[in-house]
Amino acid sequence: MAQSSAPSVGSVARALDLVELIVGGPENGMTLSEIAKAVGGSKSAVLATLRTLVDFGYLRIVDPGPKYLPGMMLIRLGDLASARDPLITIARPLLEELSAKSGLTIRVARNDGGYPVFIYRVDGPGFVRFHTPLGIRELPHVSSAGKAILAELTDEEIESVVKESGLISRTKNSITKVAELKKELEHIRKVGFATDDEEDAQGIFCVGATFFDHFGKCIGAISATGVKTDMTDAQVSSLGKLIIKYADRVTDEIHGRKISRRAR
Amino acid sequence: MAQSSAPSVGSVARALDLVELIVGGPENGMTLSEIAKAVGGSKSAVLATLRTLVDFGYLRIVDPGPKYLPGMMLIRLGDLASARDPLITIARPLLEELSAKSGLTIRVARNDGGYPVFIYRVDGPGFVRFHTPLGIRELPHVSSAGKAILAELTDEEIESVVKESGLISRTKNSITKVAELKKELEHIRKVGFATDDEEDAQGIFCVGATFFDHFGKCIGAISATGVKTDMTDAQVSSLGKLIIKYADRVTDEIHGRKISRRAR
DNA sequence: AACGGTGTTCGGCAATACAGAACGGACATT
DNA sequence: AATGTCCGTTCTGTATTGCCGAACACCGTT
Repeated sequence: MAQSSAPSVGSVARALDLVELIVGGPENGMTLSEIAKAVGGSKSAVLATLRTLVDFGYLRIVDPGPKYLPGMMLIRLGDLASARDPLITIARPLLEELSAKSGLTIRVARNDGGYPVFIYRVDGPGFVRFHTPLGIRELPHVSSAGKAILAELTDEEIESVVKESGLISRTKNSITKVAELKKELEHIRKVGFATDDEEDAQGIFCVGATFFDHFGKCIGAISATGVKTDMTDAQVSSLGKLIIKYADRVTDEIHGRKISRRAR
Repeated sequence: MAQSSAPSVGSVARALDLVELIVGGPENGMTLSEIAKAVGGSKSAVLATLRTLVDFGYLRIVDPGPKYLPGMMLIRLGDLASARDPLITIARPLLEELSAKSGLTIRVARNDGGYPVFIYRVDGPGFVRFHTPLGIRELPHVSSAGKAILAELTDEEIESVVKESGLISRTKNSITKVAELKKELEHIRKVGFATDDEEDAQGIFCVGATFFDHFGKCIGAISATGVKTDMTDAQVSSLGKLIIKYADRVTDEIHGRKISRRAR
């Protein structure tokens, strides 16, 4: 999947492929044969790797079958990584406050080379549960957090990201033309927050705003997500003010706590 | 760390040791030399493994240094594993409802061979943030969830678990004698819920109750955690009724949704 | 009862993951 | 400014070890 220029360990890569396969696999687990066939390896080699992963809790076995399922160590590592992340630690109480105040789902994303990577989420009380994945690069041009981050980049960086990710159309509102995107980013710079008006999913509306480290570099964005029908122009405007206010509070906290700059 | 009887893959085990080391390591990351020294391997071999883990997002590098930190894939995998876990999916709305109603921190644990393994948590609105890890076996005798689970085991199973885990004293209230524990478990069976009266940590009070799969087997427990000073006898009693009610609702949902039985 | 499908075990070969030394750069010290 | 020490990185050889394929054992079905 991932590619680097330098020496790496093949058996580890194969093992991690297995984890991803099973985590993304069927709800009720996968059998050894299915897994071996999926990765194109021998059953004996795959079995040894699976055993190692089970020993470490990355996978677990359910009988009868036996079938392999995601293990509880994954939950543990995710929880620990979240608890240790200074940005999440800073943002969490603010997100919870904002979610309680607005009744919306609030998320925080890192700026990962121009792409938004959501790392924490506080669900609103609504019945609608969005399946918003964490910890992975999202399309930058169809989310409010992504567009807010894009608006902080230079023109060269924007073009580079857009060329790489492509202006994929997710709904009929998605921005698919570079010129249109640039105009939108200009507007975002003016008002200070970005919107997502059903550009990623039908019926979903978001607003987002960026925050900055002590070098002044944009290191991420927060966003609020709700259903489109709830949104009048006046509400968008006041929600925009609110999201800017909380993004600024994140910035303030970062400056107060001297958060470390992100890696490249 | 973990041990099995069968063939396993050494380089994968070493790689996963690295992940645990770094996740449990210092806040600002570890350098290659530190890591190599900690695991007792050569720098070149450790470097190759680290590169692989970075490629897959399990670790990330921050400059300058370079230092290695937990990567965002860990958050992603934890989130996915949670989202896929049928027990978490069932329990989550109930936990949130109970947390909102009681103002307490609510957790759900699996019964993992007699040990409680907390897999999801809904923090209460209080200022006190408990560092309650997820995804790992906890001491059974010092938590309400653990004691509630123990109370569902046979005498042989109880003795086996207690012999293995040991009746370690965490506070002056911790139960350290087997006879006392059995008496307590008898009481729990009678009233239907378990308490933790500052047995794990000073000033912390919990109540917990179990739920069951469609074989009638106890597969876990939920618990509510608060500060001791808030707890009058009357409140403990009404909280006990409440936790039983919600645990029963979890059981009902499990039966309705035909959850799969746990391994073993 | 025999077959297709499992998961598991066992040798043998070759790939490959490891160790160690040598390089090059950054920083601190003198 | 020069030197020394630490770091990360690269390289090459060696032997470890992880892989394959076949054979075995086990259910369920036909």
